Amino acid sequence: MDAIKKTFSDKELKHLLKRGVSEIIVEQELVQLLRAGRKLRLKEGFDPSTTDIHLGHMVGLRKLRQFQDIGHQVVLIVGDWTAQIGDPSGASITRPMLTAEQVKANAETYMRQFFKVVDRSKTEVRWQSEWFGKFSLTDIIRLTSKFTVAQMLQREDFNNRFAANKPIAVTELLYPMLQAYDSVEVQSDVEFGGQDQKFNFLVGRELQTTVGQKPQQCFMTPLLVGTDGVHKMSKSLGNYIGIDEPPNEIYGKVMSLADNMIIQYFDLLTDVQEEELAEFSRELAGGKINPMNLKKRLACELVAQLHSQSAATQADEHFTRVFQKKELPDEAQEVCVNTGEDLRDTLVKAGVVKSKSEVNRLIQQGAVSIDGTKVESATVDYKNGNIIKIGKHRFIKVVIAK
RNA sequence: GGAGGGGUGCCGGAGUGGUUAAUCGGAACAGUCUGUAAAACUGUCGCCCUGACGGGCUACACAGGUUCGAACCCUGUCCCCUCCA
Repeated sequence: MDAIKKTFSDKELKHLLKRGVSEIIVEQELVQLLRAGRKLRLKEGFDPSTTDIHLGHMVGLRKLRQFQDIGHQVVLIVGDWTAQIGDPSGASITRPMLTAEQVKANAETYMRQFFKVVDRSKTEVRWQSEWFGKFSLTDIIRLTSKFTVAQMLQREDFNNRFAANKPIAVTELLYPMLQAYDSVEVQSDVEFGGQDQKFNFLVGRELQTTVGQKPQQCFMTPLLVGTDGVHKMSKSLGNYIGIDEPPNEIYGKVMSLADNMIIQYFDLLTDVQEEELAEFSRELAGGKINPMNLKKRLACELVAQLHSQSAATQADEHFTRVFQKKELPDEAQEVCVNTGEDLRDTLVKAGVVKSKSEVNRLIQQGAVSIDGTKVESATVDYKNGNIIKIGKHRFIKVVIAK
């Protein structure tokens, strides 16, 4: 058993409870719990209807990790029942029922990514079906009888929809109650999640109180703005950086962030110290530093966290070489060609371009080159080892078929 | 049970018989510029043939119909939404 840290300096507490945190209910109680030195059960749930974890989720996962590092226990809930209802914040209310196999596969994919940040050895994984699988109508009536419609309508999302005459499925009302019941079942001390989870967390507190448990603390992290710089990061908006993406991809996406988002990302996703962050802000504001350099630093930090230090170094070199010096990358996807083959066929076959029409357009736009020479037509003379470049960052290496 | 509104390209959303492959916005892609795969500016953005000009094909929920001609009119089917009870 690892020792549980129970004494904290002001600075440590501030780092743990302020940095990357939007709200804690009740903060003072949480501080007391931490100082008590008991191993806390930190609950985090997810729906296996989605599989992709992105940087937006990482904000919270990093907090979980920090708590683990001082000795606490994460309880990961696989929401195999709530997944069938659909999170009420989603636009669509009807979701296809997932098969048991799909749920299992999704959960595994999710967890593989989850444990890139969170310590697996200090995590207990629980499936909702362990308890909801046995639920009877009696249990459901007992659970739902503890709440009123008015209570449920306090939730902003429900309230808005109700006021706007938009539909609210009855099953959606069930969602917060089921999530709350999870807290009872696993005896959660603190529930972690995004700020949008506030209502559900509070329902958990209430239910725990009514059954005689000590109510959980609610630990909420801010929503990260996506790569578009406007909306919250989400898969459906396509403005995300996935936790599972390859190093060069993560690095590149960070480089394409708008400059004014740099500080926020450092703040929420890295361990760069407050003092240094403040200096970054000053330098940026005063035009003393090229934002590009800060972004490179950020990109390295993130790749190192999600892959490794060496992957970060490589991605950094790759970026410098390919985008700044416009040289060729050291590795490229290979494609087998027959001599005299039409360039359009090659690229479509390689899967880098969707259609021949698109290749035509790219050629017209001067986007395609072979070994540095711009291609004017689709008729080319391949040599083994030719590097075809499409746009700025797609490269194909030619291998002549025998 | 009754009344009404709607289903258009990756997304949002125009268009209500003929120059509509379909206005516009976003996304995406490309080019220019740049110390950034930032910003800004310009262009492209169904598929296929063509170096290009140009041509062909397929598309506006689905299935039929009217018409010289339909995303637009009619009929049926499926789906979504709102109001009244």
